[in-house]
Amino acid sequence: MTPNKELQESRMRGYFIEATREILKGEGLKALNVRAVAERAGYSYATLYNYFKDLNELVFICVNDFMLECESFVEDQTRQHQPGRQRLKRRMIAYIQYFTQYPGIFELFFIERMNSIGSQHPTAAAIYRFTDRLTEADLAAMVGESMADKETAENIRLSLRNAAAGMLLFYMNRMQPDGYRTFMETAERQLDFILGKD
Amino acid sequence: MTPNKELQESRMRGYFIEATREILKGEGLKALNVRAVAERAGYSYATLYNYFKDLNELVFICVNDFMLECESFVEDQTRQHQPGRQRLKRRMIAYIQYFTQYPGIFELFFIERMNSIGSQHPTAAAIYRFTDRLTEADLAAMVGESMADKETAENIRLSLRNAAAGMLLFYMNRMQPDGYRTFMETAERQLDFILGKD
DNA sequence: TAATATAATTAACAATGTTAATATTTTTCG
DNA sequence: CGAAAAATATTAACATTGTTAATTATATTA
Repeated sequence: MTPNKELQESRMRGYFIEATREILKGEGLKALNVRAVAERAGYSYATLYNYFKDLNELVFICVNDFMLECESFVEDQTRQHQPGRQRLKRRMIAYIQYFTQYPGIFELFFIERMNSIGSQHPTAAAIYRFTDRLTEADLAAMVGESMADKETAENIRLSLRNAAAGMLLFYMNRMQPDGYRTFMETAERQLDFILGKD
Repeated sequence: MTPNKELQESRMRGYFIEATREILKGEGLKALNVRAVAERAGYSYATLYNYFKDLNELVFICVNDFMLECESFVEDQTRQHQPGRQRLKRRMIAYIQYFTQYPGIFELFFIERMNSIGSQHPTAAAIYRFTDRLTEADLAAMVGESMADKETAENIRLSLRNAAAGMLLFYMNRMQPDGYRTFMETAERQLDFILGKD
């Protein structure tokens, strides 16, 4: 019987990745450290280094999974709508809500330094373009029904990305505005302004 | 002779604050630690704790000074303009440039966790409202010459704040877009869209 | 089944923030 | 002035964390 090294290694990596995700979603980024991850994975902390360059690499590997999860959440929240302005707004709100629900994931996407992998890593680009992906169909629909020309759609795309990141940054990291209610009201206002008051 | 304790203490605090500012502007936040600050201040690292609750408190005390410096920079860059749309745009560009020049200051304002003081501290609010302060006169001018009504001005204010923070976050922390030139072009485009193409 | 390769663990180190214990300086006041 | 008391500063020490080195255990091979 020839052992499947591939499979074994990929399982081992999976245990550490899974542990990392759990901690990020639960206790958050502050609670994430090699020892905590390894313990939850059921191995010693040094073993982690046989499968990942370092903790930083490991933590950014989780980004993809969280993007998928966030995307599902956004889908769920907007199933009933047709692509277009209204759905676009709802989708951006869902995107924002996802991160407020999981501060640790917000920190991972936007705050945590990318050491090992360098910020020019595909992961950085994926984070940057994530809202584009979420809003693609709606922007296309808006262009389709001549609600916006191509250039405007591009500007909206850009504005949604920046505004969402900025709002989340202030709210999650600086508690501004200072309550969830107020924050979400401001967010709606911001989105309405970007999308036009139609 | 009765010694002026007030003055002595305020000088001591000043030495540490000055050292902290130098490190932040120079080597950046990553290089900032108790021992480095104390050495530059000319004291032992434990002495710092006689004047500040902890390093986190000390570092956020610098925010005010940097805001003043940034404001001066913005003034310098826009002296020749009259208050109004064009100057507003220039001022936001200057604001953005200031932070790209000093990554450590960007991290202090937007990234660094506020531990000791809690995010509801006045400092957090000051950071949040900083762009409001910088753009106040121009927005007033635009309302004055009926270029925008009050509600639009308020929406612009909000949008500038969020867009600037978002763009800086992506550029400084995720290297997106991936060169300074491209970044500044995108920023101009974003600002033009928010301010209207007039 | 012994030798070798592989993988996992414990030990160790460096960096950092913080506090405790000690030393030094300054102030007070007989 | 000069000792006692108060204040301030310094060094030692500790805890946490990331990472690597040394060691042990496990699996593979011949």
